[in-house]
Amino acid sequence: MPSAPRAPRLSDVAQEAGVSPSTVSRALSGGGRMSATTRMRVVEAAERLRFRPDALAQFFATGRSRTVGVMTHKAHATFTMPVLVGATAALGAKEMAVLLSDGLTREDVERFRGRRVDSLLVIGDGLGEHIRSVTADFAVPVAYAFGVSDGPGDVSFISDGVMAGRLATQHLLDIGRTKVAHVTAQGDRAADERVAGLQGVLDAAGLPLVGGAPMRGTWHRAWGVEAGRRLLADGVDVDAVFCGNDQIAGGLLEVLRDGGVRVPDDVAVVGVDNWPDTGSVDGERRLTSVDPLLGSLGRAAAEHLLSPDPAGAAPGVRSLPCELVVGDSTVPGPTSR
Amino acid sequence: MPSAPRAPRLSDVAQEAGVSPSTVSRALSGGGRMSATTRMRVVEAAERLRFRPDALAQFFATGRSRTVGVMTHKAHATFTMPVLVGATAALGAKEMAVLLSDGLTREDVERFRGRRVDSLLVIGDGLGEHIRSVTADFAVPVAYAFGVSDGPGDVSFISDGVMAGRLATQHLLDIGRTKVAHVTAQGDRAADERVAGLQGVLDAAGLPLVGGAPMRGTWHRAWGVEAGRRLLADGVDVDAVFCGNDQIAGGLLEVLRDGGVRVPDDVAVVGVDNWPDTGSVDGERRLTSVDPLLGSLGRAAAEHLLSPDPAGAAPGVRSLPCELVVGDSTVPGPTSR
DNA sequence: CTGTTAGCGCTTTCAT
DNA sequence: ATGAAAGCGCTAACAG
Repeated sequence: MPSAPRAPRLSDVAQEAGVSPSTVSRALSGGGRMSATTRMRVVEAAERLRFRPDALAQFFATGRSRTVGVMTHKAHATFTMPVLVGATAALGAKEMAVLLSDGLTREDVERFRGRRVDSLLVIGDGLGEHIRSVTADFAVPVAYAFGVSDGPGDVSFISDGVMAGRLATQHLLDIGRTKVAHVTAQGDRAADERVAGLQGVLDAAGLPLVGGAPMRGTWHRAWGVEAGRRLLADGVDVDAVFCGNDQIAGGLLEVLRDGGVRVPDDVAVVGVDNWPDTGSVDGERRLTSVDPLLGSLGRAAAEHLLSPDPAGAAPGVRSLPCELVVGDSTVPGPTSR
Repeated sequence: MPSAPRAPRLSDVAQEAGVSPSTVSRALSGGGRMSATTRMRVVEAAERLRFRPDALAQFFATGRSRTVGVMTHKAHATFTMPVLVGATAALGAKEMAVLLSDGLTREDVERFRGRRVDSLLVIGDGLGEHIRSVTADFAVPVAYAFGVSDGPGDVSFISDGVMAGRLATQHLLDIGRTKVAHVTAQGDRAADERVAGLQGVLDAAGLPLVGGAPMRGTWHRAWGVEAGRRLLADGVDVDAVFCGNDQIAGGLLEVLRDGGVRVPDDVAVVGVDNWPDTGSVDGERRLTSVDPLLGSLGRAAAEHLLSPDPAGAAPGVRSLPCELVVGDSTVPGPTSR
C-alpha cells in the first residue's frame, strides 16, 4: 500500500529547492529582499509539491489568528442578517474567519481573547440607540456597524440617512411632483437624517414641505395607516409622500388606495428599506424604496478592520451610500413579473 | 511603569499549583485519570491566575482549528441568509469560527484545506436542484443544508415540506373549510412535498382537492395572479386556497380582493415562507403562512457537524419541522398593529 | 542575500 | 498518578 501521503511541509520545499526553510518562508511570504532567482526556484518547488502552508502553525508562530470576533445584538433580527452576512462574506474572501457571539458578556470577551481574535466587529440593531463602546475592553482594533458607538475614538459604519432622504425626494421631484409630504417616526436619529436630506432637496428646489413639517409618529405600519387617514380627512393637497420606511409606506398606500387615490397617478409614494416584499399580502406591484445597502455596511466595516492600520484611522461615523430602487409606486410600470 | 502583564501560560499555572505542565494540561482538558485533589489544586491555580489557554497553540498542537468551512451558492440570497446566520450563531456558541466561501472552486477547496477546517457545511439555494456532493474532495466531515446532496452517503438538512403541506391544510380544515384548492409550482421537489402533505390530510378527512389536482405554475407572484383569475373566471367553488409559497399567495389575494372576494370570510388563504412582510405595498394584515424555520436548518447542520462522530451518522435527508404562523388571511384578527 | 538557531505554548507518548 | 521530554510547522532574530 502507498505510504501515507503526508502533506508537504516547508522543509520539504526547502529540500526540493535546495535552500533553507527560512529562505522558503521569506520567499513565500513575499517579505524581505532576496534574489529573484532564488525566489523563483522556491516558488517553483512549492508548486511542484503543491505546498500549502499549515495555517495553524502560521497562526501560532505569528500570534495572529486571521479570525475576527463579531458581536451582534440580535443576530437573527431581519435587518441584522444582511449586515452580518456582508461582513462574513467580505472576511471569508480574505481568508478571515468569523467567530460570532450574540451578546457580549464578560465570558464572551474572554472567549474572543482566548481565540486571539485579530479584531472585533460590533453590529448594532440599526435603531437609534448608540452602541456601548467596548473598544477599551480589547487590545485589538474594534469597528462598529449598523449603529454608532458612544466611544468618541471609535469608527462606526452606518447607512447614509441624509442621502436616503435626498434620493427619495429628488426622485419625486424628478417625476414632476411638487407637493411632497413626509411621514416618519420621531426622536430617531435615522428619521432625522432622512428629514434633513428631504429638506435640503426641497429647499434647493424652492419648494415647501406640505404641512410645513414632517408628520411624526412611529416606524410601524399602523402609523402609516393613521397618517393616510389624516391626509384624506383633511383633504390635504399632495402629489407625493415620502415615507420614513416601507412599513409606513405600506400602511399609507393601503389607506390611499381604499380612499380611491390612484398611485402613482394621483400620489407617488416612496419608502426606505427595500426589503424583499415576497410576504406582501395584497401587493400592488412594487414599492419604490431607498435601499440602505445593509450588506455594504458589514463589508465596509470588515474591510476597515483588514486595512493596514485600523486603529490609526480617523475616528468618526462613516455614512455609506444607499440606493434608490424605482418601483410602481412612483413610476407606472409593466405588470409585475 | 508596571511590567508588561504577559498572559499567563500553562507553565505559570503549573508553577502556581506546584505540578508539571503536563499535569495541568490533563487537569484542564478533563482527560486522563488523576487524583481529585491534584486536579482541584490545578483548577484553583488556573482560576487564580485567570488562565485562558492560547487557542492558537492548542490548535497547532492538536491539528484541529475549531473552524468550519461554510460554502454557499449565493450567500446574499434572501433565503440563504437565515440558514447561514443560524449556522454561524450555533457554531459561535460552541466557540467554532466560520470561514465563508461563496462558491467552491478548486482554490476555495485549497483554502479550506490550508486552514485545516474541522468540517464543511454546504448551504444550497433552497431550490429543487440537488447540491453537487463535494464530500469526496475533503477528508473532513461534510454536511448539506437547504438542499439535498446528490452523494448517496451524505447527510442533508432541509425543511419538512410534507409537514408544511400538512400544517397548512390541517389549519384550513380546523377553521371549517372543506373546499380546498392548491396553487403551486411544478417540477419542484419542495412543491411536491407540500402537495403530498396536503393530500394526506385531505384523504384522511375524506375530502377531495378542488379541481382534482393542484394548479401548477411557477413560484412567482404572477402565477398567483393568473391562478386567481382562472378561479374567478371559472367560478370555481372554493372556501380555501393553499398556496405553495407566499408570493403566489400574494398574487392570488390581490386578484381575489379585486374580484370582490372577502378574505378570509369567503376564502381563506395560506402560504409558505412567512417572510417578514415589511415591504408589503398594500398589505392586508398578515398572511397566514408556514414558516420553514430556515435558521434551524443551519443550526441543526452545525450541531450535526459538532457531534462526536458526524461521519459515522446515518446518511440521508433530515427533514426538520416547520411551523404554522396564523395571520389574518385565515383568521380575522384585530386591526394590524 | 541566505543559513543557523531559537522559540511560539500546548499536547502527548513514555517513563517512573 | 505524575513528570520529563519530544515535538506540532512556521517565523524571525541574528550571524555570516
